[in-house]
Amino acid sequence: MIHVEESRELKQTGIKNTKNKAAILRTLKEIKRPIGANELHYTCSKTTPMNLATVYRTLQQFEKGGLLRALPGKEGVLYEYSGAERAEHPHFRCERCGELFCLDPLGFDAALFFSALAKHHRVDKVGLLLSGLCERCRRNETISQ
Amino acid sequence: MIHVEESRELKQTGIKNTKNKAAILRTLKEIKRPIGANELHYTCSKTTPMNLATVYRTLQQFEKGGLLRALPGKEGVLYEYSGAERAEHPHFRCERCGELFCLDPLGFDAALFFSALAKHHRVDKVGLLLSGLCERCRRNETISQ
DNA sequence: TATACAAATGCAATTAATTTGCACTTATGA
DNA sequence: TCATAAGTGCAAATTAATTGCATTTGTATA
Repeated sequence: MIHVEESRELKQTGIKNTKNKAAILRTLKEIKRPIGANELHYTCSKTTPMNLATVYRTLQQFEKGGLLRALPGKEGVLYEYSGAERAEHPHFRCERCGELFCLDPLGFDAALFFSALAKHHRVDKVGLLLSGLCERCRRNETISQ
Repeated sequence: MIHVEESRELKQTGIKNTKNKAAILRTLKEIKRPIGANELHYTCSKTTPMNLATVYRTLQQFEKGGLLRALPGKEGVLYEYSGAERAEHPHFRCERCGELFCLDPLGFDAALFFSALAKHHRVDKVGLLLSGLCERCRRNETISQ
């Protein structure tokens, strides 16, 4: 499998273009949700066998280069693609089924709100994780009662 | 050292009242910021020597009992007291000095805002971590330029 | 196209955080 | 006071993540 688009993106970021890195980047982009290092390794390796250490090293490099964001959570760190196309956005975790949803990016009003909240600190980044019952689990719960 | 107040709180929560647990609870309450398991163990053990495994087991129990909240972050999990007196609140992390600040609890307007953000999911909890440059580091940066 | 060199990789070993098994101790309620 | 369930210390086990090192690969340049 050839990853033309990913190769270009790597070069632009100043990261050496290798089969492994292109595969990791491609997987991160295809899977449209945050994913853990293990699952990422498992998924990539189906088409491009590689070592787990390589995955970790690449994730670090990608994060430094701004290609991905790391989201620490109770079940470990999840990674999501953050290239030009995908703006930073909040997430929603369902306490019932465990699924993690990406929400719409925050707007300017939110930025103002958070800046006020932080008083005299300067806010550069917003990490927002809502949790509760997702739409599907909510429906199931209503039915089963 | 006797922890009368903490003993009462433990009993109310249905947790067996022991010297170790009272000391852990007291430390969590005295330190007015989220703290890691290691630092907690170190601090508690000054007055009440105990095993690190005990600290971890107690933290789990406290969290289940609602006495504390666990905050996963890039540098590991931090724990903060969450008894009746202390409402859930957002935090601010300074990227420069690493300090973690507790911010004021969110109001009703924020609740509405987040509910709308989550579309049809039902929001029960809000995890909000702002980051940037804290007030002090901001001043230092201005001076040194 | 050949080549030199820095970066990437696999593999094994290491580190650090957290959990667990087990024997012994302690708190609590009858 | 006694019985018993829960708590504790200690050591070992687990797990996620990192690192050292020998080898391979990508890329810029001759």
